[in-house]
Amino acid sequence: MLREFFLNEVKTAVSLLVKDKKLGQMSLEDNYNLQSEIPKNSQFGDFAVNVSSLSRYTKLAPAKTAEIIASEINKSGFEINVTAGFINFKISSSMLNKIINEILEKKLDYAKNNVGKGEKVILEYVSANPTGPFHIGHGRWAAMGSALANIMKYSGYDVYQEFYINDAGSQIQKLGKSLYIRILQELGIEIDFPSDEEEAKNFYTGEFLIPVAKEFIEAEKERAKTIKNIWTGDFNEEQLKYISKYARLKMLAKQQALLKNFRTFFDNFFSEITLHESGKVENCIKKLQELGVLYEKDGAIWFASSKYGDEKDRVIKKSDGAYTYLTADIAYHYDKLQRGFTKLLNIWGADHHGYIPRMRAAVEVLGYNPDSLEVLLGQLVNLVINGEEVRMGKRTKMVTLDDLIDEVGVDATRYWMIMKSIDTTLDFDIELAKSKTDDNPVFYVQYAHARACSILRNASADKPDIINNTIQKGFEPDLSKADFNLIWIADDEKSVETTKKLILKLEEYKFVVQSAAKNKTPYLVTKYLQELACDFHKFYTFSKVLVENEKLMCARLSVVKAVILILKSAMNLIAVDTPEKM
RNA sequence: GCGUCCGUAGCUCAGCUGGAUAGAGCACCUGCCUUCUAAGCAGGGUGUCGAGAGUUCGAAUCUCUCCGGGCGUACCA
Repeated sequence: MLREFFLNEVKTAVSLLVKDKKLGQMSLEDNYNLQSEIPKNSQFGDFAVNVSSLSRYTKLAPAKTAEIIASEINKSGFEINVTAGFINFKISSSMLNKIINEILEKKLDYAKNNVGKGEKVILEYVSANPTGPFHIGHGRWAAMGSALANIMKYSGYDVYQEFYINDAGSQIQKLGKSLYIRILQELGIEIDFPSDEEEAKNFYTGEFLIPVAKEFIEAEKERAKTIKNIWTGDFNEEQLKYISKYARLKMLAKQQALLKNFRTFFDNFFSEITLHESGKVENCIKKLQELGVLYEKDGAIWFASSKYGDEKDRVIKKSDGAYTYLTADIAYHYDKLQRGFTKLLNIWGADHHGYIPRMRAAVEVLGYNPDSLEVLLGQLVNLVINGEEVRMGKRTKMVTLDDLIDEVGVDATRYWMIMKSIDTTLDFDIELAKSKTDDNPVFYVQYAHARACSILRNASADKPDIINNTIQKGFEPDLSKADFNLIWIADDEKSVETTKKLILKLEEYKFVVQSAAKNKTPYLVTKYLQELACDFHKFYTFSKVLVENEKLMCARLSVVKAVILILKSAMNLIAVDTPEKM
């Protein structure tokens, strides 16, 4: 990574100078922190390190400090100039050529790295109730989570993706009853959900269960007949149990199918029911009891979480004998820890943020570092239709993730969901995401890729000896026939400038991937893709690739090939397609 | 009330471990296709960085107060 390289040049120089007491009054004990950056204005250079902050130790003016450090650096392969407190580096064309060679050699693995150091991470996300279709917010977690998992794996984390199925609570009963009613309706019985608003809250009154009821009757003809015959105006316990299970498994299957279609792949779907049946919940409570953090009050059992940073204590076992959602979730996180994961990474909706302190408390009490729990809080998604924000409420018909994907496609949906920082409320503008014009960033990036592919296609048709399109070598330029120096001695200044910028941008991919992985910010990848596509389009405008001079042509073809590889690698990370033709 | 996220160009957002004239996309205007895909490129301007105070040689960035908006504040999940 060139950023790191130049930073190390400076750090090495500083260490040497300090050791010889040549850097003002700075001493070995002084704890300094430097960073390298890409100057906003490229006339300063290609990379820069600002050493102004060292002035507090050197007791010299920033410019003087920079001067001394710069004179200590051994320049090979780059130039240095000093302005104010900045040490600016300008890299040589041979370093640029090396970048292209490295990309063509490592291909999609160019930016693979090991900042994760094999850390065992369990990433839990989406984790919806199997009680209905996904809403668009689930889509955000699915897109973000799957992209993050890809990025982190690429960066050396050992990531295990898990979906916690919330299938044990009272909501399953509610789902079963609702399907029961829908089935009866389909069988021609006069019945409807309660008209009283309060009572209706015990049912899922949405229409999504109507097709499920139809499927049920089709698949379970005999049972349907029985259900109809024994209907007395009350739910039959045995039938309700059966229907509840049917509904639960059906909804889950639908969710799983959708996730797959949305390129979100989990290593495991963890059912809350199994947590109860295996006795893990009981065990966890026993453990908490032994640790002396539980007590009884008002007929309920409480967890003294307020002693561990929570604002108040929480109920573990309700006075009616049932466990709370939290209880099972503590047991679930305990299970994750016992499975050997050292980092529990969760994506939760912002509406769950109050939940973090109590879960941290639980992790701490159970004898683990509370920091092993890391929650990425996702702000919610608003749908914008025709410029109007659509609130998801009782009156408006819910727009499901299915609907959205049907409307705008998987690529655009994923891209838009990942594009913005997770900290900002996302306005998902359907019209914009659907548009096939320049206001749509997905197409801008895909177009760059298709355009680049088109050049290679044309080249291999005309010059098969320079660029090869056999199965083993997919549009691979023959590097031995390229002369990269021709790129840099072209008379066209714009061509040289935009090519250089493009290659530096390709190299930046390494830094972007690592930042996105470390900071858990997949949107950096989409931002980068935008910039890379832009730099490629500029290169395309100012540098004709298919020129007479075959050595120059081959050099430029290599640049194009490198762009395709990096675009593809980055798009793979966020799981968005890169069509070769558009 | 308390907790939390957000408030930067007309719109959507980057930048926030303090540092070189505050950036990008869209929208708007003007040019550029007999030449590798015009879903493209070139040029054009815009900011009391929500307000105020503080820390600092230096603040969009850190601290405090206030204002505005989202979310939460259950023996629901």
